[in-house]
Amino acid sequence: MARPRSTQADQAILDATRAVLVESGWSRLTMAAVAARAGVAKTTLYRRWPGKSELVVDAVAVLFDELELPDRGSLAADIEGVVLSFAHLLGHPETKTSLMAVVAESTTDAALRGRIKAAVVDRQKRLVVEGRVRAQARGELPPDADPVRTARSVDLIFDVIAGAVVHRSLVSAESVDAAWARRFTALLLGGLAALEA
Amino acid sequence: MARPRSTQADQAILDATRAVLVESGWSRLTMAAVAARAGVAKTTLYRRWPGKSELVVDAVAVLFDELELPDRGSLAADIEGVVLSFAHLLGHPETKTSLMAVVAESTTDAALRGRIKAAVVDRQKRLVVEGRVRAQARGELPPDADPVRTARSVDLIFDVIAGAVVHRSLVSAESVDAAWARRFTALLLGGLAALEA
Amino acid sequence: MARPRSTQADQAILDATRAVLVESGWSRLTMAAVAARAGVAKTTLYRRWPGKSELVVDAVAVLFDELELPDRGSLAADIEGVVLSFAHLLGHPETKTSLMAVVAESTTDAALRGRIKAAVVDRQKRLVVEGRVRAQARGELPPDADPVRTARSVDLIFDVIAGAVVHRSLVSAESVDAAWARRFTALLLGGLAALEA
Amino acid sequence: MARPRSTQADQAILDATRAVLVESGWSRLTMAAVAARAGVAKTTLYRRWPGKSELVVDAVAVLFDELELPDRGSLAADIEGVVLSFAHLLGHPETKTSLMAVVAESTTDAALRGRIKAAVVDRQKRLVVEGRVRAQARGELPPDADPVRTARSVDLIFDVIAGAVVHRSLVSAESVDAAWARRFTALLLGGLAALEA
DNA sequence: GAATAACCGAGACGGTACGTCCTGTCTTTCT
DNA sequence: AGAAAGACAGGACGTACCGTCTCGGTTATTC
Repeated sequence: MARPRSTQADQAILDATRAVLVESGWSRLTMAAVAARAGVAKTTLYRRWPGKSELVVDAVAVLFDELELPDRGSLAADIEGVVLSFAHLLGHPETKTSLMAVVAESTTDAALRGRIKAAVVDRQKRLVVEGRVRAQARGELPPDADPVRTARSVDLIFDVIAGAVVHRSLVSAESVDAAWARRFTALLLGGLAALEA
Repeated sequence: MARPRSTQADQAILDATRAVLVESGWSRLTMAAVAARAGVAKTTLYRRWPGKSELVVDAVAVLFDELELPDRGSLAADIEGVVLSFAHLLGHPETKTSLMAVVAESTTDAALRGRIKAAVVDRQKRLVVEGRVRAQARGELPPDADPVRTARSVDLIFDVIAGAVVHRSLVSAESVDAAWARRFTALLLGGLAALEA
Repeated sequence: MARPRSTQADQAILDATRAVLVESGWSRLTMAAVAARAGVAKTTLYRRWPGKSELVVDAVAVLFDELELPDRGSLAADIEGVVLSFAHLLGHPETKTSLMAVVAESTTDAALRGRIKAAVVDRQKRLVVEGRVRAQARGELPPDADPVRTARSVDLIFDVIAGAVVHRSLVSAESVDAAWARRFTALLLGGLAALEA
Repeated sequence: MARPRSTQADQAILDATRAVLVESGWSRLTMAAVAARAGVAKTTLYRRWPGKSELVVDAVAVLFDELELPDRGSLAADIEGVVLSFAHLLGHPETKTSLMAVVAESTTDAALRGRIKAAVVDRQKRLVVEGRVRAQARGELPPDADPVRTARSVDLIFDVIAGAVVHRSLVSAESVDAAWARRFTALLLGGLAALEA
């Protein structure tokens, strides 16, 4: 019966959030600035998102969708490729700062934790699944046996890849270059073989 | 000639920082609260640390020193042990919140990045080195050949272990239990074997 | 052709306005609250009144109609009576708050000023006129000579009575009791005598 | 032991308040605007005054100090003079709007009521006292007998004068000119005579 | 054993962002 | 066409911290 929420506004806000993020970074990103940029009142922001963190999660989540897994001919090449893509994505200030900031906030906010899991983690596991299927088609990995076991593997591999890349580039503060990607891939492939045995 | 800074104050401040962290978490930790708790003026804090992040890095760094690597008889057992110890440490709210918060800050602050590397990362690599030495003594791993190669391995392994644990518990928001530790260790051991080959 | 405006709604809105005024006072009275209380949309309010002040003037004006001037036997008793009645009316929070609030608004809004004059001031001058006629009948005051002179007197007396009561109770913040009413009446009667001379 | 509050800031704030009041009027006066104008942080305002109303009372109170009672030779002339001076003061938008606005607020705020009484009402009663003393010196009024009686008279006369002027100019919305002042004075003088009898 | 400088506690200061609230307009749907 | 519902732009509110500063008072060195 009442006026429905403007979907235009939703999009404008998310776009504005990313724009402000690039220009000012997480810490200088203000709800007021986002609102102004989107040509929207602050009220409208708060009607849709509880706060800065939730807004940024949703705004940033789509950036991870640009990650793709083109067929590079072998599982090793595919892994190296995704590692470098991910590292490149984490090189952008708005991505790395936002990601870490919201993860930090999520340590004291279960709802935010859930939102991150849904918008980022679960969505990007597709990459692991895709690589796995392709490797099975090539015969590099045995076909799935137990679906539970498979899900566990996917989770484990996802955490190992994403965790190692994030940790090296953001915590250890070292660059993720081709050489590191090769060594990491060697380790992971060895591990996968052991896991399947 | 002049009066030296009180070392008592330093300790009181670090203790107060940890206390406030436990009670209020990172986001509700204020310099004023730390000062009040320590019975110290805000000026005194700022005379010693540039800001909240640096103070917290120093206050939290020592918590990681409680991580130890008792000899559990095999490399596999040692890895599982340290994974679970680390996960347990990350279970404490003040540890996980502070760690992620300072890492988040460090993405836009090189000095802070260096401080984290020195106070946390480099200090805890001792665990990897120790485990490696012990495994070599047991004959589970070949002795060091090239020191450069060894350093690279230590870094890689450290990032893989720490990264996977942090990612699973804080980003993926899943518990790091004995079963996961076992699967992860299997993967890592397989990888190590491949790496040495 | 078109649907006529509901007169029921008008009454419900004015009633709701008074109810909210009593409960919340002028400053916490919101158009939304009045609308909700009246079971009416905000649009409907704005279709009938330009804003909060005008609505409140209309809602409150009728309260002053309860002032009456029963014949107490002498001019002095009549004046004391109306002073105390008026003071009693100003004792109600919704009356005093609303009256002063709309007067305050009217200092920067000529239309509102006119509305107050019409709805409250001119309407209540009847009390002065009535008391005057009665006193003339009793022989306490000489009959009207010049109608212009009479009108001026009525205006003057109205401002003196209303002004003194409002000022004492709302600005000086002292109670208007029987003793004060007696002293004020003595002063006014003396003044009236001088005026007629 | 700590840094004392800046008296410069106090003065700058009160000056800024009056300036903003003249330019924008009560309703468009914001704390932020006052702060900016005074070159002061909003915090500093709130450290000294609980809110807009209290600040404005203090800022406006001094304006009433410009009212004076030069000896015009007779009690009648003195009263006419002060009536016209007061009316002139109430002609300034910032004075009338502010006065009425804070009085309106004070109807639901006892602390504010007290502040107005102290800063405006009690301070300006000096005018009545002064006029009375002078009239007694001239022999127009009998000397004080009972101090309680005198205080009551002063209060009553103050409310009658101030009330009538305020009511005529702000509620009845008619101009207070020389002719009205003359008629009002005649009434008041007659009343005073009756009061003393 | 004074002199003297840097220390200390307290807390006021200029700023900035927050999230809430209310206003008056507008859109949508129902009657 | 009028009304209920409520989303919208705009803008002020009062609060909370930040990091700097100004105080008066207190040590330890140095002369």
